[in-house]
Amino acid sequence: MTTIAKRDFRKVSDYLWEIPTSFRSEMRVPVWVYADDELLEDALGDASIQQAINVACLPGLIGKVVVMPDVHQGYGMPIGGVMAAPLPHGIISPGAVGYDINCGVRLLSTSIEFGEAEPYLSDLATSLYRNCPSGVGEKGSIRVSPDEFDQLCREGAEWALKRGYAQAEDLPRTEESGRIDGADPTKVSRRAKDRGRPQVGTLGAGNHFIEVDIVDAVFHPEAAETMGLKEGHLAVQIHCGSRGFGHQVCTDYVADFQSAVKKYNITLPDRELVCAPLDSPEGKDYLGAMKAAANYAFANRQVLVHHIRRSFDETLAGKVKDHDVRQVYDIAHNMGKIEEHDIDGGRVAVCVHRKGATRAFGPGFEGLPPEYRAFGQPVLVPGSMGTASWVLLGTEGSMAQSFGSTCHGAGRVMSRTKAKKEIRGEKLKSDLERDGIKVRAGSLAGLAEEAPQAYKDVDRVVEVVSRAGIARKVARLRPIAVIKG
DNA sequence: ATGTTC
Repeated sequence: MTTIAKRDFRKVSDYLWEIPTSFRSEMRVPVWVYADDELLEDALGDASIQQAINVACLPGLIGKVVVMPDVHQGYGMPIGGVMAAPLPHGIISPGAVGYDINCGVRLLSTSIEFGEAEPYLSDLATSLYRNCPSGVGEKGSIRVSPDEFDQLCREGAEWALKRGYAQAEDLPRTEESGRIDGADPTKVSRRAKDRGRPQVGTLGAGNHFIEVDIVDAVFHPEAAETMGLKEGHLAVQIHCGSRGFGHQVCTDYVADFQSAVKKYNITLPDRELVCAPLDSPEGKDYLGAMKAAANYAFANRQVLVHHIRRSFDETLAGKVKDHDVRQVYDIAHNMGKIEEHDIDGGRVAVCVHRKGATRAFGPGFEGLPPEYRAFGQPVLVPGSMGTASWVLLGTEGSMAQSFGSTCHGAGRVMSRTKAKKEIRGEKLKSDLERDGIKVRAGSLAGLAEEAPQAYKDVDRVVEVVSRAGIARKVARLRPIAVIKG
């Protein structure tokens, strides 16, 4: 295996670096890395660039492989990577979508000023922790029968609306309106369904969280106002995905695809990048199962919104002027999506794999609710625990450069194992509380894994995508309460 | 990320 160094890149700009196909004979498309000098050094500190080069060696891709500034190594493809496979014969790869299918972020706005809510924030944090079950393997309070579960897989957030866990206005402010067509629960294993059914409306563990924030700074007043984001007001973020359900779907298809690789004579640079042609029976089956898991994640985040609204009712009704919680937007950052893009001079239908990358469609995109259409798609970028988060917009630049994609978070610089060894959860918790952030966490070891020191600086990541033109700043959020497994 | 080495 070749070691990669800075000299192997062609510097395109201060924020974009290219590894041309001439770097390695097996490369079929170039790799584009969005980073400044420091973030490029970080990226070279683990296997993520090597993994992106492996991806660029896959058959059935088009254009380039894109790497975001928050990149870190993952299963086969780095987290913070984007690849596009042309229809009908290009490939689909479960590892290039990720184990947490449709992991994503939802942002809620309120008209509650920090000052008026301050006396009740401790109660609110405790109530959120109680109402939103968290932790590995944790089950939820919602009962779903097997038949109803198939319906949930087909309908996503629409299922949640029918069951009374949504307000109608929430749905259009969700990517794909919270329901992806073509989900096929018959392509999902019994085991995945058994794991997923009791977990609807749960938060999970790892880097998943619910966070109460203050809108700290506004950079695009008109867009922020339309989103209901006002400086000094509270907002709420949810970061979670498809729990054991999506994980099992990915596990099942990674195993299944081992034989597909042989059957279709695909040469792999890394076993973890198993894939199948999009138009093969295997590829179509995974697509149907992946969409079911995506709808599960939309439903899951929607039920969490319902639980969050209950907590606001319980702790703030009658105590603040208006305790309504409204949806700003919901994005997916682990997904394969069928889209059309301008690539190599033509309009091409592709399956865009975004793994730890966010769709960032620009102004005029018709899939956006009318009030957002002129601005572009809201992009939600959570920082690491205790640090800022960002609301951005997709741009014409992201459409032209990065298959309509941008970054998804801060990005790890320290492995979970190392963080657990080096950081004491108890001290971290008291540091956060001292800084005015309420912490409700099930596990101190889990807290340590998510310490800010284990992550890159999200402000720097956002600066790169903003200066490179693949996103535009709307607002910065600052945490005041964190709920974790 | 994950019934955290099914």
